Amino acid sequence: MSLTSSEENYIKAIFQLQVKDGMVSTNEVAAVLQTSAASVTDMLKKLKTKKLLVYEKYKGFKLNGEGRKLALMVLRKHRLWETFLVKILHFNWDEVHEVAEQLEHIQSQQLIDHLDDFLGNPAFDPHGDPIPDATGKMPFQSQMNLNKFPFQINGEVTAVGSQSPDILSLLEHKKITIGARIKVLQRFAFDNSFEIQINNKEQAHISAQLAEQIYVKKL
Amino acid sequence: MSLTSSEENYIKAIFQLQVKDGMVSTNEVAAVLQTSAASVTDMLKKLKTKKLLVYEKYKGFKLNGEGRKLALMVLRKHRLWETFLVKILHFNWDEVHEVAEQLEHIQSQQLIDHLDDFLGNPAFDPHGDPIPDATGKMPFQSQMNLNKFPFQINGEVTAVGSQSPDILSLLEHKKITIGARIKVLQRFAFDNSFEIQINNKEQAHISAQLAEQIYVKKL
DNA sequence: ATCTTTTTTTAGATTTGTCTAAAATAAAAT
DNA sequence: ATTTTATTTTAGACAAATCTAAAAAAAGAT
Repeated sequence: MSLTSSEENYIKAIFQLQVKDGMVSTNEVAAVLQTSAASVTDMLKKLKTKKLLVYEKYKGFKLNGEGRKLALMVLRKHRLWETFLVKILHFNWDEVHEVAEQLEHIQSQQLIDHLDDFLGNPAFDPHGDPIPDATGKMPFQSQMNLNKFPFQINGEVTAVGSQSPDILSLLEHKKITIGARIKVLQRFAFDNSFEIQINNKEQAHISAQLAEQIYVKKL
Repeated sequence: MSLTSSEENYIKAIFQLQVKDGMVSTNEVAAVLQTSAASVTDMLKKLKTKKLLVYEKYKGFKLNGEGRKLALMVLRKHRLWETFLVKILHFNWDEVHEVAEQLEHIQSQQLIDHLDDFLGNPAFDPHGDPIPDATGKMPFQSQMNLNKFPFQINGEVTAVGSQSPDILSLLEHKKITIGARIKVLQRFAFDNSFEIQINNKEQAHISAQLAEQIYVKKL
């Protein structure tokens, strides 16, 4: 089964939405892919005839086994390329997304296998997201959202929920990087914002909205 | 000026044809790109409105300065990726073409710059073809493989690819030494073997395998 | 110089992925 | 339960890149 770039983009988006929501809606996908709802419907019909998702008109949809497997392969390619760009070509981690979006559509199993080996079969990408292996298996990570992280416990930043440059530049400004030490000092009930300490030095004030994008694991 | 993948393919093909022929014909391009003459005409109109080539109906065409510059950038990308695939990912040199055809269309100046640096700014790709630098300048190729050496041109043997005693004794037998004068008289398509003349005297028959080990420069 | 063949271009159709506007359906509100 | 609002789908159009078949132009042959 081979996919066009566009099909790969849709499948990846649907996969990431259904991990959270279970069932996915047309508008959600349109929002993620910055396209119209009508275009999404068109693609859904196409993916249904390719037997990659379960879909009934007006009822929502989700990928089936084959669709999920293909989505994981797209995710694998994307994250391996991001790792390559940051680790090998010394891109900053907030510069890689757009390029990886292009590279992930290169069609060559051999290329991905060799790249994976060259990089040392990494389990996580530079944003801390898990990289599926060649069989589609995701490495487990005991990470949780910063909003749910307990007080006064040492944690390590493992991932960032969004790749948007706006968020990444804000995190950089606050010196919050993958691997940084983090401790929640105080929570303000008024707006669910936090005061946190980073790397046992700097303190920073984090809005609930930003905290939602930060994933942490206990140390 | 940004180009679609298709435009890049046409420009690259035209460039490589015009290096040899000067003026290029519709059918030549169609043959190289495995497409119809009608499609080539369509694209020519498009590239003309983009001011990348000189073209008059039924009169042939060739790239102008801007077109050549862009073609060189495509060639640069292609050859850098081939170098990466062979040197870093350990592809065999005959496996890289198809993948490099895809990779060459990735749009990111930064990516190419970083890749170039990572590879150590190579001057030649694994096939021995020159890699244009960031300004479009081609390194002068003083030596080339005997397999690529033109007919009936005087050359001088500059290097031998392998130091294996088997090869060296065969070369000695045929009186092929570093510094020897050489001229390709005939090529046999059946097995890509050659008839050559050495030092304006002896003639010898050279297998493709042996020719691959011999490097020559024009005189 | 005229006829024949080859090359090139045009005309019109097709595919993929997209769009807008309108219609159909579902969800929410009164 | 009916009306209003939101979501989703359909219908029809468009742009890019391609195709085939036919027409136009150039090149080659007699």
